Amino acid sequence: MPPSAGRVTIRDVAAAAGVSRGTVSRVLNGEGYVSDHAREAIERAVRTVGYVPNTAARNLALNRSGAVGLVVHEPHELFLEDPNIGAILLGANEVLSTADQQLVSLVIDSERDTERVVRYLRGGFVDGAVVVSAREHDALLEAMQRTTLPTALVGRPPQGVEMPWVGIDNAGAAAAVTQLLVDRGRRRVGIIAVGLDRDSGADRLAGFRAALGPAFDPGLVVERPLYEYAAGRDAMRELLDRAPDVDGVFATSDAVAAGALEALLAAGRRVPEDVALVGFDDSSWARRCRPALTTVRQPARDLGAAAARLVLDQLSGIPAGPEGRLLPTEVVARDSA
Amino acid sequence: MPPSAGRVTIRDVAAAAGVSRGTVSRVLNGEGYVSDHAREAIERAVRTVGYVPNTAARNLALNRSGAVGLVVHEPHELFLEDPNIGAILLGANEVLSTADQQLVSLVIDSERDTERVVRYLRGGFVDGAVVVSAREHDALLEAMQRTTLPTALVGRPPQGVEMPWVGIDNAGAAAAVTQLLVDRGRRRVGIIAVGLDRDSGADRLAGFRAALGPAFDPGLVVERPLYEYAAGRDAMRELLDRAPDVDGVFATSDAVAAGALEALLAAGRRVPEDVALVGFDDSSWARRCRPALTTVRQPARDLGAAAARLVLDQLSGIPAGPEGRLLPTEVVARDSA
DNA sequence: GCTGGTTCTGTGCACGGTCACAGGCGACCG
DNA sequence: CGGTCGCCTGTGACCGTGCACAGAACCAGC
Repeated sequence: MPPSAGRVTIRDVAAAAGVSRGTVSRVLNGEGYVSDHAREAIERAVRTVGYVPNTAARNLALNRSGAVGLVVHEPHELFLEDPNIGAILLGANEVLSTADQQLVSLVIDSERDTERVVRYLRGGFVDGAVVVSAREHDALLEAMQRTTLPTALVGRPPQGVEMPWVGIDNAGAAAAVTQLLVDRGRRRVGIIAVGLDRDSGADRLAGFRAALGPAFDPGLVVERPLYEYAAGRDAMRELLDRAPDVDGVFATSDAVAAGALEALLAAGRRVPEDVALVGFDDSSWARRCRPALTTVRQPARDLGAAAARLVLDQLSGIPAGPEGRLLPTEVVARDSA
Repeated sequence: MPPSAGRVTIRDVAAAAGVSRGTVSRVLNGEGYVSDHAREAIERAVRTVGYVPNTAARNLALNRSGAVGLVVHEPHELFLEDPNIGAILLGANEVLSTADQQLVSLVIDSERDTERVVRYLRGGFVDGAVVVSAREHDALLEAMQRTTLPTALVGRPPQGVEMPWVGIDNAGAAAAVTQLLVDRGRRRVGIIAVGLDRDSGADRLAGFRAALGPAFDPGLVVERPLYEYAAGRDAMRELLDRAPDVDGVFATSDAVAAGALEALLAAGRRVPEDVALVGFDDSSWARRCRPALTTVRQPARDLGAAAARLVLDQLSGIPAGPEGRLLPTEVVARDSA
């Protein structure tokens, strides 16, 4: 019984103002015919008795909640490090805020979390949901698909899942930044590919491969599950072992690129003279590194905003098709390539 | 009407199982006497009709919500950069998760947000709240104080606000790390003090001052509102201008210290030989810098967990006094001092 | 004064659950 | 065989709100 024991209800307001519940309800929702006299009395009564509407009851009556969930499916470490997620959250918050919808963000950190989050989402707590960083065979998405809850994804959904989404052209952006390495005259170009269990990781590898064409060498591909600094460092060491003549590297996230940079410098390679290095994300890592990283900027904030709009559209009856929308990316040329 | 139009209710389950609502309710809540026959029929019916409990209705009847809010009051840029907030969130999520409570995090980014968040918190959506990074004269806290909602703060509350809280001994930790500079033989020790509008910032400055005692020189204090990389860089330039003979610097956050480091190196100072530098937080900045930063580790994750426990205690009827609890910090000696 | 329209207000029901209470039913006992 | 007790089940009230409907009050027109 968290709210105060004797909760103030619309009845108390009605009694204090000397009117009926219905009239109070009309005033609170600003509709229908209400006399000025009654309106003023009610507004005064609301203040004096300290009335706060009970949203649970309101939800029940209206069958809505006034809230939209943002589900982040990401292990601890990455949630902390990944700047994109924060930006997505803020972009979504901005849009929902103007629609007077409350953003509630839910972190999935284990299987038990998934189940509880699904229960939460389907339990009438939210009117819609934005799902970030879903991956292949995602239990959450499978559960969401069996719901009519208006949902939007950030990132391309896995095969077989049909939901509205916004994302970036990961393959195209990866190809563009790979092409930059080629244009700089690099002939032995490797990749540190991370997060292959989701669309972004897989697409970046595909774009890299497409850009190199026949010059693509599977021996220069190093895979890692997580996009972390340490993973980048270790992967770069492995790549140098395997192919000491490597002269260009695409690390598919800035944190990974920063780790790779450390390994390169430690191995006595000059960057970009001996090895040109590019990252992805344009996070604070990129500006912080010495040399500063050439990378790809993705409009994370806009992605969050667009996804939120997709949800709001569905709420106002505009159906959203399963076709996705791609936001533009931009290659940011700095010093590392 | 986000959930599907013809929502499956407990009545449908009762009809399908050939029993009454009351019996279904008893089975779902696992209490009272129910025959095995009825239980099995109901469990089967739940699956076949696809029943999901409506939490809004449940809340209304029980006057609870099964959720706890985490309110983060932080401008955009810092929310993205600050590793502590993410760790607090995860610590809280861990504890609440075991109590089967849903953590919902709410970001306050503008005054309009404050109002909506207060409405949300008081509207029966949550059973309790954890508030992070409140500051002096916080409209949110003032509103929360007039509520009986079980609340816990991360960080010492401002003057006049009485709420249970957990935090760290900012003054003591700042004094310890300042003392380390003194022990290294530094005589002209400056500080880049940020976030003075909240307890952490003000206390760190006070601890610094106390540690130096008579050696404290107000001319070596540079203040900045936000704890950002750029702020640290600019502040360090200012400090070097003002006092070229400075030989030790306490930057009250790692991000600020990293910025200060750039400015020092750019000015041709060797670190730590010419100027010893210490930070605060032990964030990824600290390990990433060259030289790696000497800093203070604060148990952000434990802070989140402890605050969540304070809320859960109150929910189970254990009153929490306004006295705070301090978690230990640790000076991490690396290369910068 | 009756009729009809407009403006305003009160009441009952619905939303989807929980819970207290009443009572049925069988077994056991005196 | 009647009473008591334990197990099980159904029913009605209630949580706090929104909404539809009925009807009251007022005014104007004939």
